[in-house]
Amino acid sequence: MENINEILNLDSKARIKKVSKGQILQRQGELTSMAFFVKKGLLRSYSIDEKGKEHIFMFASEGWIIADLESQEFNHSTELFIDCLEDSEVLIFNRKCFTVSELSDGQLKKNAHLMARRIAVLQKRVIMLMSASAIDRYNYFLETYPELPNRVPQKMIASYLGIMPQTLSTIRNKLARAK
Amino acid sequence: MENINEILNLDSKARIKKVSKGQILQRQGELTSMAFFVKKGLLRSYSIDEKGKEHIFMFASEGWIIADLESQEFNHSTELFIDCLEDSEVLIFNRKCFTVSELSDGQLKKNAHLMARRIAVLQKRVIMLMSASAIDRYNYFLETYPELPNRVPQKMIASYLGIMPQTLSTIRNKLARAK
DNA sequence: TGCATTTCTTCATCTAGATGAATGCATAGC
DNA sequence: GCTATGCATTCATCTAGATGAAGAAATGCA
Repeated sequence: MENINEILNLDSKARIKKVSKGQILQRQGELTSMAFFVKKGLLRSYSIDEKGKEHIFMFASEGWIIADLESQEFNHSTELFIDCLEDSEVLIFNRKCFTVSELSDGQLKKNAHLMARRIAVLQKRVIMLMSASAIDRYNYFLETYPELPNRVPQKMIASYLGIMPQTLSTIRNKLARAK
Repeated sequence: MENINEILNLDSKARIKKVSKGQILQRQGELTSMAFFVKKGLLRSYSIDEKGKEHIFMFASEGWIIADLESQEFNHSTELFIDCLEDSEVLIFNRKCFTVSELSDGQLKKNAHLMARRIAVLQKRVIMLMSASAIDRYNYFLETYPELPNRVPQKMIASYLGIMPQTLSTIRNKLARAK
């Protein structure tokens, strides 16, 4: 499923779209079954809580797929916004492509791995959020996504880590002094 | 895959085992590709951090599958312990059953849904951990797993929520007074 | 049944990180 | 090039939840 042509074959309605920085592809509360393959650029998904605070759930750069599987699996409206952090090219397709019976064995297997991988990342993230301090989470983030700090404003990294921008600033200061 | 017979068909080596409370089925650091279907009873998976503190990743009661997909997907050793909270009956099978090519279309599709559901639960959990207070997390836990509080000691619930047992005790006290 | 071990509760501290405000920087739009 | 808006930093304060200790309750085991 990493391959654009495969997706295009499966979903005849799939189309490549240029989206520019700041554009919102999906809003909280919508009913949707769209998934987005990032050909070029950078997207993110995030929720907004009752206090109006943003919480970034994930970033998706080249080669990633981003979608709200949660709402789609349970058929309720989306909890996640998806928007665009850089001018991007995105392949928009129906996420049913993941389960639909037209898929070949090979594709189904590939999907299983993609999903297992997603579960793996989330498992790690849950354990991190439960056990690690802000500074450890930031270090882990740097190791795991070394290119992102250059592409994403710090307040968004903070949001992804579950801390305040001020706290991240202090942490970075501390780390810089440390060496 | 919810069905025991299906699993038995797929993995001829799969076997049902009676395990008693306290027994450890899998240890951190092991290389394994086992998965456990809970026929009766209650299991949990958890990690232990450098400070020796336990963090419960999930509970699995009747009908659930529990395994460390994370390590298996990336072929490194397990981060999770899996042990037994009640005398249980468990079906032990090779987790390759999830991806192996002998699976029928129907089974593959069912698996895709199982995995999507797991992702959904984890997505929710990550958003919770990032945005909700201890008291909100506890309330959500009660709604989502109404039977568990009667079967699981409080210190384990606290561990699952990512808070200290003392904090949970205080929260329960507050909630009891509130009504 | 009785003793030992674990679990739960309560309380008095402590601390990581949140909050809010002030200041200097950068970037974007005109 | 100039102003406006948003971003990053620093600091002073506050607070949710951690930590540790000690007693009460529950559970397990001989």
